[in-house]
Amino acid sequence: MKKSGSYHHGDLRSGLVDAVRHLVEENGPDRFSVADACRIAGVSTAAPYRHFADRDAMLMAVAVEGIRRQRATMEGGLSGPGHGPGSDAAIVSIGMGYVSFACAEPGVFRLIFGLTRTHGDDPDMVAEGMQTYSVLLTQVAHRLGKAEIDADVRRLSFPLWAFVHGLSFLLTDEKVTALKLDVDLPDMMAETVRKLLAG
Amino acid sequence: MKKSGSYHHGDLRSGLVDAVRHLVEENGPDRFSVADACRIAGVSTAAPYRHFADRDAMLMAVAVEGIRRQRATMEGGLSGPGHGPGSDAAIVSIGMGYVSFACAEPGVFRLIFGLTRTHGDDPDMVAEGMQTYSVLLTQVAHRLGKAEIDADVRRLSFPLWAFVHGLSFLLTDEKVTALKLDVDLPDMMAETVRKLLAG
DNA sequence: TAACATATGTTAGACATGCTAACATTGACA
DNA sequence: TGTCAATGTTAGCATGTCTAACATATGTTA
Repeated sequence: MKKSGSYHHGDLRSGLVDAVRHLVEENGPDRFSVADACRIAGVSTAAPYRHFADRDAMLMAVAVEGIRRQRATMEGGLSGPGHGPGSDAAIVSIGMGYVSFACAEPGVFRLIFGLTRTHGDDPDMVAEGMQTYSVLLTQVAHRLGKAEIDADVRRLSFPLWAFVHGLSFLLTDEKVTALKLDVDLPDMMAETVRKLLAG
Repeated sequence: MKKSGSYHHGDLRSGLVDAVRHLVEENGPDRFSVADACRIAGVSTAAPYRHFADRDAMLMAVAVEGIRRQRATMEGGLSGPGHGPGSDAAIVSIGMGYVSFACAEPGVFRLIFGLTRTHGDDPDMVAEGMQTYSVLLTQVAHRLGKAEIDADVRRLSFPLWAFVHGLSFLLTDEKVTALKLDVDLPDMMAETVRKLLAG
């Protein structure tokens, strides 16, 4: 990896990605500066431009890598016992994974979903988003006994996504947590998913 | 208001707030620069600091004013016919107001809820957030026949908030709208609220 | 192994931005 | 009318993004 004292870094790209992720978590996705990342990685402020087009590209790299990690977290609970395809437990565990990621890495979560620009026109980002949503869509399709993801599947899935998405923002929002809402997360998740899947 | 050609602006503070709101909507809450706002308002880049402590304070002013406008939008539908206190229709209309505001002013919505910093420690912001949430809490209390907002009211309300909150983000997220999810918003809102309020 | 090409780093600098200090202008009021 | 507080301006510092020109390492080929 890092070759101390040598002119070349060894693996600056991934060193920078680590630094950016750390900074985004530390200071928030706004407030990120390339110069900070350079200080952490121990290189000059011009070095990143050999690996990234610009500041936005650095953030985008962390966002894409983050959305993949979120998907992994969501899929992580699917293998447990009692989590048959399309079961309540399976769908609840996907939701818990989604929210857990947001709570574990609120900075990265907000980098992915909180800001406005830069993402909509990036095909990688759109594709990753779709693939993550598909984890839920697939389970809901199973539940409905459908071989394909059709309009019924989508109609049932979208409110579930909206719910866990909003929950993730609320639980990681300083001015909301300041209200001391004290929710029992697993309970509320299970209850809400059950209601939304009903009828 | 503006006294053209004169040394003093007349009402620079509100002129700047307008400029900031416009820019936040145009470029997103990140990407906002004080210098841009000054160009729009037609003053030097030092002028704002007579009215705001710093850049964050300018954004905060727009955020606070925005959250009030969102609350007004939520309350706007409550007076309609068939919207008795605690009725499904009343609660649906609150939700529609919440989401409508986000769709009408996505930049401001993300300024309020999308970024990380600056809000949690501001008592104004926390108070405004609570007051907005109370619009929902009050209706739900009516529905449950409770005189006070107790744990039951909160348990039922929070998932509703999470749902409309997440919905607002998804509907204003470029990489999500790129997926062409085509949802019938009023239908889905009514259906989901009905499910979440059920037994 | 020597010579070259490519990848990857550095320094210097152009330009934008946030913010402060010192100064200028205006309006309000004694 | 003279003074003061409010509110604007210009000048300038510190920092940040990004580019251009140069330096060094790495790998390939004769």
